[in-house]
Amino acid sequence: MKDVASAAGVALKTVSRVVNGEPGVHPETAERVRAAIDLLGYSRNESARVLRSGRTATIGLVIEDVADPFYAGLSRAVEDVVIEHGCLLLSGSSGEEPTRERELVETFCARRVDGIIVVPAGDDHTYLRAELEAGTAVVFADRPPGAGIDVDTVIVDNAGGAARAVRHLREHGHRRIAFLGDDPAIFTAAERLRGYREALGELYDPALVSMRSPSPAGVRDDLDRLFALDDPPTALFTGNGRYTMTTLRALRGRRVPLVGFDDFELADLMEPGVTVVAQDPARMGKVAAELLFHRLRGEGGPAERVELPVNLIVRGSGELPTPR
Amino acid sequence: MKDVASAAGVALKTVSRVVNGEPGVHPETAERVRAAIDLLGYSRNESARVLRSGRTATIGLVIEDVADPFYAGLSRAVEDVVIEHGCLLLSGSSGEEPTRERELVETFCARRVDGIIVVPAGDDHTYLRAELEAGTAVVFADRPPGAGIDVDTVIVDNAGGAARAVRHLREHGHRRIAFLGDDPAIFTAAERLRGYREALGELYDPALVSMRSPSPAGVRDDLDRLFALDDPPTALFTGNGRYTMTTLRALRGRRVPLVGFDDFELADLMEPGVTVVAQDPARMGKVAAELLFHRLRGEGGPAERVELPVNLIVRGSGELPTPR
DNA sequence: CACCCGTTCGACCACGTTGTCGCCCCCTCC
DNA sequence: GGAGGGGGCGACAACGTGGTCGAACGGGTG
Repeated sequence: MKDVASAAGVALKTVSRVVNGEPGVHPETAERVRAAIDLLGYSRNESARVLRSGRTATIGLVIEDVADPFYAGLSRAVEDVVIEHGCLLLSGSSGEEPTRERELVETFCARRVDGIIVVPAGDDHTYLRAELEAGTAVVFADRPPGAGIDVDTVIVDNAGGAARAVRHLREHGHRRIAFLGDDPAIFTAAERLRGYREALGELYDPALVSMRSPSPAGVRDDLDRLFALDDPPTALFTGNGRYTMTTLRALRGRRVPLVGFDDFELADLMEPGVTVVAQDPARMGKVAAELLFHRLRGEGGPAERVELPVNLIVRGSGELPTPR
Repeated sequence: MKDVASAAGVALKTVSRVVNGEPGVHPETAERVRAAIDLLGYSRNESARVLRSGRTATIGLVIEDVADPFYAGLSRAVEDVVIEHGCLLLSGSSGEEPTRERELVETFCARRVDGIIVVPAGDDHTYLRAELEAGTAVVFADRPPGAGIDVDTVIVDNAGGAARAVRHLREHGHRRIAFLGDDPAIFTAAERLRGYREALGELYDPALVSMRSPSPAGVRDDLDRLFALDDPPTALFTGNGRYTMTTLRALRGRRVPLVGFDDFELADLMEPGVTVVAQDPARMGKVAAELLFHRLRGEGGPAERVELPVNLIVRGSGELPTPR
């Protein structure tokens, strides 16, 4: 900028005014400055601007894994809203590790991002307190913050969705419905278990529940155990998209009635089509980002908790006749 | 930092030394400074650090769409390498629009990122020249830069992969093989067309080629046209993952021999399993990021062009008996 | 002619950090 | 005891912006 100023024969501040479109510059002078800018290929140093103004025009996003289609969809929606507001997005994957989540959030804060959207991996977020007091806007997505932290949160109706899936299977005559899901330490898994249990009522049997991270071998073992029971399940409810796919792979060939939580690409092309309780990751990302910018505008009072609906999509796998 | 200094009763510079782990500070003093840091919840302002040092420890990534599994995988791999080097990742989706690509790159440059990885949407990258001269490291991934720009590039063997797919189908007796692919304005699409054509030799028939963006309706129309020919194709080669899925959907039910470019989740669970020429997006991301950091360390001479191999995965769809 | 007002522009400082340089003190060695 | 050296620390400048304030100038008004 200094070079531009001397090239145009004006003061530093005048260049600054032209660059920022501030009034009070003679059109002719402004033109000369713009010519110098083009000539020198000058582009404003945003770091200095940030240092001076305090606003970074940057949003941080912490998710579990960009490579997971669910988070990729969420990510894209967040990105669109962020760009629309003239900001950029710093993103990082926690890999479901609380330590990594915290490191990412703290690194983002050190860079003075204006706001952060977090899909939390851990359940202790007291480390955020200082940042919140410092004025950083924070929105939690997919899972709520741990105790003692009160910020805007966007989740889906996990329990309701699971209950919907179970009711659908019950309506098709099933009374023995197994649940294969993630570790209940994860909020969404626990909520889905709750919905499953409530919808089953007196039919609930802990022997039909299997919760752990979805490794192919683990799921295979679980299915073997379930089908070896004296009173085996006649239908399966899988707790998330990854679980559904792993289960389908482990079932290879066997046509077992199944409803999955989360929609996924090609669910319609499977044979039979996979009936799912779908959530909309893009919608979640959009809502979370908009909530964040709402806060950044300084609007709104107490922390909001938005619960998005889920949607049962019937495709065939949940309506198969009971085996045997 | 000023507050920390006065709280600890030392000079600003001493705090800076402690924060950066520089030598020449008495352990006792350092301890007092660390105590003050904890007490005040101080965290270094990275913007000021950047302004002073010039290094942002930030890498920019421009892809086509994070929500596309291919780019999501690439993204994650880039992210891992970037974090490993103590940097953060700014990412943006171009949506296959050259203007957007350029805007993103220029915004990244204004923020003085240390390096950029670009999956280009356009074919004119002369706008990069100034940045390259200014010392910003740039690596192109998936597609090479346009004329006149010479930077490190990571691509896959598109033509070879397409040829491999065609040869596989020819080995199964096909002589009429249709190609459904993206607009040949896209480098990868053009290369795959080239490989397809070369592997077909005298069997090549332009009537069997259909290239445009993969809308469900468009693909359906194309298939109708192809199968209505006097001498219709007996097998299909689809030019990318999205195209393969759209085609499978349009074919619903019909068992047509098919090989697709790009692997995708659940390809193995389709009926029949989908034979594909697979590339490894994570590998591409990793290689591109490592190439970038290699440059940032100031190593290496002329621009490198890395071509990654592809891999035929036989699953059944490419080996179906010829219809009729 | 004196005065005022608005437009246009520049000098200067602050933002929070790091690099440079120099000071002070203590220890060692002759 | 004085010289020399090194460890520990601080003062100051500088990075590239944006905000504040005031100067210079031209033109209109009483």
